[in-house]
Amino acid sequence: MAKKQVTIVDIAKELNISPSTVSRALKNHPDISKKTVKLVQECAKRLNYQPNIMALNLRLGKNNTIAVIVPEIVHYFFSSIVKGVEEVAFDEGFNVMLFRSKESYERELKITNSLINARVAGVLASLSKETDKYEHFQKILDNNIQLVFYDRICIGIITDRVVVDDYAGAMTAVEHLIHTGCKRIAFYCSPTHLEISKNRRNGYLDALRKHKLPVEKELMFVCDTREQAMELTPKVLAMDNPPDAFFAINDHTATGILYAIKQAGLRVPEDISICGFSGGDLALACDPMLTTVEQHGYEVGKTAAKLLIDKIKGVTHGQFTNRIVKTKLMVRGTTRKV
Amino acid sequence: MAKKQVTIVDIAKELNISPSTVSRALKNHPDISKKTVKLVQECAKRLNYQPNIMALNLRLGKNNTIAVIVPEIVHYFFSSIVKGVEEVAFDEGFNVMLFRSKESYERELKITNSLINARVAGVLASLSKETDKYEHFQKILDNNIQLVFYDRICIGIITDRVVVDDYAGAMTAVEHLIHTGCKRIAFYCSPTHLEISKNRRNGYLDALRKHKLPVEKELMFVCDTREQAMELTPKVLAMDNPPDAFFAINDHTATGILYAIKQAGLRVPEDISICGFSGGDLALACDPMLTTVEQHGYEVGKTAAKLLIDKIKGVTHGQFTNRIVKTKLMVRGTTRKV
DNA sequence: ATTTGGATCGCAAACGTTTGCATTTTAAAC
DNA sequence: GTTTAAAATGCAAACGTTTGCGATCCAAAT
Repeated sequence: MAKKQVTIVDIAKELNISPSTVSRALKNHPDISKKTVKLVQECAKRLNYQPNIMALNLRLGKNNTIAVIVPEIVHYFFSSIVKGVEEVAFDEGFNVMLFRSKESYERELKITNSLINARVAGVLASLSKETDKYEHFQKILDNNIQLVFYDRICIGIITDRVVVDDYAGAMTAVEHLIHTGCKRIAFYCSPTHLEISKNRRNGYLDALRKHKLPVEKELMFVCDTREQAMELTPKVLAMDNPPDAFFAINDHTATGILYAIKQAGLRVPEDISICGFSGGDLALACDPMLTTVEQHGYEVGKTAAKLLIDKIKGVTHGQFTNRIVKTKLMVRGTTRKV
Repeated sequence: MAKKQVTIVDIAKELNISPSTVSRALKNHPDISKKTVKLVQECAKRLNYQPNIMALNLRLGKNNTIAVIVPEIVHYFFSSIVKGVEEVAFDEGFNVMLFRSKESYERELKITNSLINARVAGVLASLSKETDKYEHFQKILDNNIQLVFYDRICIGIITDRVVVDDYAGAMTAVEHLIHTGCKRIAFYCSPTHLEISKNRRNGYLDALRKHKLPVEKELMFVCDTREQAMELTPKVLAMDNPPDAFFAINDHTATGILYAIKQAGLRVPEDISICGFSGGDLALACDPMLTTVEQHGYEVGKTAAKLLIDKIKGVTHGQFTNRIVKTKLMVRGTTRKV
């Protein structure tokens, strides 16, 4: 039933030559005469020879697969990143394995362990929200596996990183709100132990300071899902001195805000402006369409993969590179014209 | 620099026993005395031994990775599927490799070739839109690699399949429109050579027939993106006898329709109803929220992966199984109350 | 006729496992 | 003290490659 894979020695027998000659002929080694090369390659084609990658990997001690660990798969930003990774990996002849940490430290631990004994060539990682210990990533490095962090980077480990320009993105967004006349800008944000949260928060704060607006603690909230936003926003609107704009840490949250504002009978953007962060189709489905900071996950994925593959190939960029991919403010209907 | 991986023979030397004993001790073979087992396992832990999967795979002629080919990565339905696949694969100890066909036959060909020489244990595939030849998939089967199709299945190849209940989903959706008073229901659809397109179309047609509504060719359009819908819909609304409802083959298209209808100054759902297909966050961001047929991609992915892994493990389900995962109509704001 | 010296090719080891079989050790039975 | 069976271990081949080195061959140069 199970037809055996045809191997190099099958070809050798067929042609009455040695396996070494076949091996060399297959890769056009100069030692082999054009005649045998031709013979071997024809025979290989005829028998439908496919090199056994496992044997090859074992022999060479190499591996052509890279792993990407992603907190969530069904997520515009992260799936864009994976797309970018797959794209360059494919072109470079690498296979990509996908793992989902589910925002869980435990799971992340299991994944990294399985990666090191799968002997992958490299791994691209973004921390889970839970993660606050980093030995498992150090262990990856210790096992001579290349590692680069993207987005949710790990400052404890020295290795390459690629991040999105959260600070500048947030700053630009808030400045846009200010330029279009907003004075009291609320900020909905994730827990601040995450780097990205911290950076966006700083962008928000610095934009306010730069334009001499007061920063008010009561306008900053921990709120990063649509559901939370739908619950929180009515209360915020009922404040004595409610905000005239909302800046949300992601688009899902922004859609929740938008919904709540409409429910309250207020107009967007005439009464209140909204700006999101993240990008994706969601923003276009809103009415009015959502002004948001586009993150270019695809670019993040591509540059991270390039960095990793370069390291695997031994191309050195200096010991420790840190790439930042720019964000872009997409001005649409939830903010006023200037 | 590069500290060598510790192997089974390292342990053997350390303990002055043979590699075979170490190998057996590590897996608690009954032939080995509890004393040596304990010794070996302690030593393994101490030296941080990690089995070399490549060597193991080569020896056993097996492989614990499965591949999933997906037409697009940044896509709610497909990423949900991938999530499901990763979930069960992880639990079963399999790694998943991800490939994106980009809806291109050429790319699909390259992918399948690289898969067969990577000797993966199995592959999950959904056809690209371009694909109309199937030898490359037959080739996978010929190389003793397990194969199961999901969603965009291939009827030319006999193997397991898991699909979404397109026919029933479409039928239910259209019946819902009819029950809420719609008489002239337009259908926006992908090119009909795709199975899913064909099935949804049949569901649409049969619902009309069942309720004695005329089927009118001029109400059926090839249109499956937001952009196309934004361009086409105004023309459709300008017809002599315009439709009072739209059924779209996916939610992106539905959002385009919604946009165009609002632009035309008509009300949804009072004047015109809309129903989409696909699910995801998009539907909730719309105003009003989009009534749509939820596809449960996560379930599709899970059952497909289970099927595949069972086949890999040699569990036989009968020769050729065909799973259908049910859809669910999510009634929201773009259709009227009954 | 002998020596060179490329040009071709084959031998065998190596990568890290697993496993059938042979071998040694142990301990019990005589 | 010998035999015997069972328990514990080791030998070596195998999985499919690659590659350093040595072997062979043939033509040209001496």
